[in-house]
Order: sequence, then structure tokens, then C-alpha cells
Amino acid sequence: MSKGEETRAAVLDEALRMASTVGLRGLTIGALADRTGLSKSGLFAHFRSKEQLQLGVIESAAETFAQTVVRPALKAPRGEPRLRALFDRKLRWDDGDLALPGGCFFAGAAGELDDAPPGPVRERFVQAERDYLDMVATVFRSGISEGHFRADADPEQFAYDLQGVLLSHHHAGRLLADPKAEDRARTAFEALLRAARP
Amino acid sequence: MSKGEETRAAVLDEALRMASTVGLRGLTIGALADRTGLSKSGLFAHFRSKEQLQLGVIESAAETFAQTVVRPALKAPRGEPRLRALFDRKLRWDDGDLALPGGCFFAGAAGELDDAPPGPVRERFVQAERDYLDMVATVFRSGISEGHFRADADPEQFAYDLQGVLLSHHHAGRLLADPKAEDRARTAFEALLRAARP
DNA sequence: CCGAGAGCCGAACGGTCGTGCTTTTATGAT
DNA sequence: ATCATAAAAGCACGACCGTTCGGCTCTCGG
Repeated sequence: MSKGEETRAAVLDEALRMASTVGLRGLTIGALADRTGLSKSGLFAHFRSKEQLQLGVIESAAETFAQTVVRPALKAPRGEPRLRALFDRKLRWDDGDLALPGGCFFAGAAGELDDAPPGPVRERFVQAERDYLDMVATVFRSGISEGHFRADADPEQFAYDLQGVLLSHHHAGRLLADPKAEDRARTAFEALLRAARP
Repeated sequence: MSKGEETRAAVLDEALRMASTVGLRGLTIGALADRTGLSKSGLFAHFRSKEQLQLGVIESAAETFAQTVVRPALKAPRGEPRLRALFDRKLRWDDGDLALPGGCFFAGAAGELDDAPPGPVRERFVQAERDYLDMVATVFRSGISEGHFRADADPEQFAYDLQGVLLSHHHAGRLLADPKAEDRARTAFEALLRAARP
């Protein structure tokens, strides 16, 4: 990896951490330059616009998420165990040892992009979210064919429900500072599984 | 109502609409002045800082929400009917005829305040959210004493779960533009009720 | 109906933002 | 070791931000 690629990766790493707390819009080139020890213009040269920096952050987030959450969870046995592994890792990604300083990057960015005008950044992010939900639905579907879940259960509805549990977890934990947030998430997850079983 | 109070109310009304799309941080005094036909400084004189403007917007949002969602729903009979009325109105507030141009103001603001440093704005908003969740739990509790729901059901867990359903609804509808968002929310709500019944 | 005070405006401030340009410094293949 | 080139810095720009201030205009109670 050349010098340029190396610093670019380091900048994106720090940018992801920063964006998890202040969001993609709150991410500022000057502040990012300070934290990486670069000058504003020196950093700017790596991305030729702020939009490309934001796209880079989304890419970096998707890659990190796949590497620390999805891929390890996919090693668990098909069906319910794999779903549990995914949920556990997602909780750790939100608030635990895998978490960025501002919690889940996607939960934060979703709030500021939901009413943003159409553009490359919004579209790339929406695609990442769709991919994630599709993946959850797929994992759930494999649970149906394993006989862990009812055959008439709706995988996409399950993905929607699970997304709600995790969004509420982020809401209760990060915003309301509710110490029971994780317990509530686990309770809700168990209820979802119970309702899905044959 | 004096002239000053009148324009102040009109400004807050427009500010709430604007904040529902661009958020409390994205709400800018100059743009707000343009849309209300005031000058920047003329508008600024009504609030003596941007922070007080933001506090005013939160207050206005809480009042509007209470008036158009909560109070009408409380007219429904205690227990499950009241809970249904609350949910129905909340869906209309999110996306229907009661909705602000940017959807639910609270869902949007929650995303940008969850990692904000402590301060009056954050604290006032958190209090509003807590009040809302407490109200949901109270309505659910009345459903227990009416015999509509199991006596050992946890009202606060229900409020957490319902919050998840609505956050996921906002996520699916606003960000992903999923046409089935409302159906999914209703399905999830029915499942919550089913699980809570005796 | 008149005068005090509220309401509002125009201009300007210091600050920060994203973004170009030019110049200096570091890299790495020959 | 040399030298083309990549990487970073320095500096300046226009735009927009929240905020201040002095003066103009309208409102409304006595």
C-alpha cells in the first residue's frame, strides 16, 4: 500500500469515528484535518470534494460492519443460532466492545439522510441499508428451511421488526441513557423469536 | 394576542415545519427569516439566541403533538381502544394527514441529539421523549386493569416495543421509501397486542 | 390623538465552512 | 544518487453562519 493510500485509509478510519458522533453533515474537513495531523488542503487533496469524502465514509462503514459483525456471525450454524449471533454482534456494534464512539453509524446517518434531497450520498446509504435488511431476511429464511421458524412467517416483516428493536435500543440507550436498554432489546428479540417459532 | 406574540407564533410554526426536514441543527435563522418574510435581525429579536429558538421549536412540537395526537386519542375508551387510537393517530402524525413536511419531528431530532453534548436543548428534548413513553406505558397499564392485557405484562417494555415499531416505520417509509411501510407497522402492532393479551 | 415603547430593518462583525491555486517537501523507481 | 512525481502545506477566496447595534416605523394604552 502506497503512502497515499495509507493516509487515506487512516483519514477514513478517523472520519468514520467522527461521523458516528456528529453525523455525515456535521463531519467537517477542518476538524478532521486536526485530528489526523494533516492540513485542511492536504487532506482535501485525497478526496476532491466533501461529497466524495462522505461516500468514502459510507464505504468504510459498510466494510467495517461486514468484517466485524456480518462475516463472523455467518460462521454460526444456519437458522436460529446464526440469527442469534447476528443479533448479539449487532448489540456489541451498537454499544459494546465493537462500537464506534458515537454508537451505530448507520442509525445516526439514517436520521439525517431520511429527508435529504436525492443524491449520490443518500442513494449509496439507502443501498447499504437495503442490503443489510435483505441479509437479515435471508438469514431468517434459512431458519424457516431448517424448521426453526414457521413456514408461513414473513422474512421481510421479521427484518422490519428486528430493525425496530435495534432502533429502539439505540434510542433508549444513546438518547435516553436508559440503563435497561440492552435488557429491553434482548427481551424484545426473544419475543420476536417466540412468535416466529412453529 | 399582541402583534409580537402573533409573529413569534407564526415563526415557530414555520420553524417546526422546517426543522422536521432539516433538523434542529440544520434549522438556520436566515432561511427561516426568508420563509416568514422577516429580516434576519427582526426574527432574531424574538429569540435572543439560536438555542432559545430551538427550545421554542421543541415546545411548539410538544404542544402540537399533544393537541393533535394525544388529547384526541385519550377520548377513546380506556384500554385497548385507547391504545389503538393512539397508534392510529401516531401513524397519521408520521406520514398521514397530520404529518409535518419532513415526517415526525421527534424521530428526526432524536437522531441528531443522541450524541450531542449535554445542554438545555438536549435535556428538554429528552424530557419530552420520556413523557411520551411514560404516557404510552400508562395507557397500556390501563389496558391491564381493564383486563385487555395480561396482568404480568410489562408496560415499559411495551412502550419500548411500540417505539421500535414506529421508529422502524419512519425508517422504512422516509429513508427507504418502502410502500409497504405502513402495512408492516400495522402488522407489527397487531403482533404486539396479540402477545400482550391474556 | 399622541407619545412611549415594541417591533422590525439594514448593515456589519468575527468565525467557520468547502474549495481552488501555488509552492514546498517527501517518495520511490531507475 | 537522481529526478519525475506524488503528497502535503500555505494561503486566499466567496459564501453563509449566529450575533450585535443604531435607527426607523408601527402599535396601542392613557
